[in-house]
Amino acid sequence: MLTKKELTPCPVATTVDLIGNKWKLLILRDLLSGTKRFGELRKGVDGISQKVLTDNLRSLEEDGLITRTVYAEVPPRVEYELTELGGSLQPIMKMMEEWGNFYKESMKIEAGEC
Amino acid sequence: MLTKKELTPCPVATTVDLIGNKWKLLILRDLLSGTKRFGELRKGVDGISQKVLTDNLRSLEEDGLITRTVYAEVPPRVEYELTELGGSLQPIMKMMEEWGNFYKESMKIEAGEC
DNA sequence: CTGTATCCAAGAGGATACTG
DNA sequence: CAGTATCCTCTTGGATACAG
Repeated sequence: MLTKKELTPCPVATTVDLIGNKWKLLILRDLLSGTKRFGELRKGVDGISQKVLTDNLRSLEEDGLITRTVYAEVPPRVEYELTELGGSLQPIMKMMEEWGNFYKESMKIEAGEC
Repeated sequence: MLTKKELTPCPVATTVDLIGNKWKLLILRDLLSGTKRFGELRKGVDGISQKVLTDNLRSLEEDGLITRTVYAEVPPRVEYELTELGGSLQPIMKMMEEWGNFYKESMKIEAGEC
């Protein structure tokens, strides 16, 4: 289980519990540009394995940050989308993107894109 | 080793590599209010063990986000302080604090303080 | 007080095979 | 295509003892 809704009083800790892990922010980042299929996310999130992607998607769904829609087709199609709550993380991710570039500049590393 | 400067091109991934872990953000949060001694951080960061705190402080220092100052006294005193780079994370942490409260409201949990 | 050094446990994450 | 099911590895983190 990846999700642990620790009832910590500290709001920063709450946020860290929800998205402070190696993969979730990268998944959410990809979903910012719109609905994505499982396979698209797998390609978009650098070196993530199938199992770990599945685990994290379930956890994000459980926490109310994304929705999962299964289409009864053959072959099956599953789409993931940010909820309103998940979308509200955009400003934070935008700042993290800016800060990441700022950090690289400070360290004399060339900036990049996703 | 906690630090792995993956030379990923994605700035969000860079940020996640540096602070997207269970403890670092909580340590940095405590340092926002000013210089702190080792023991103060240990009390301030909820359930962190001595070893893990030490490991994370070393990693943050290595990444240029905090400084470590040792005073040659008896008993020894060691103070940790944000660098300018570390301090530049404040807006992100502020937003994470706000978002954490927003999340709790959405989930009908009472807001809290650190 | 602020560590370092071990030893261990738990869990995240990777590889592979198989399924509706 | 989008998973599930195992098995295994490695890292993170906790406990304890000890040192400068």
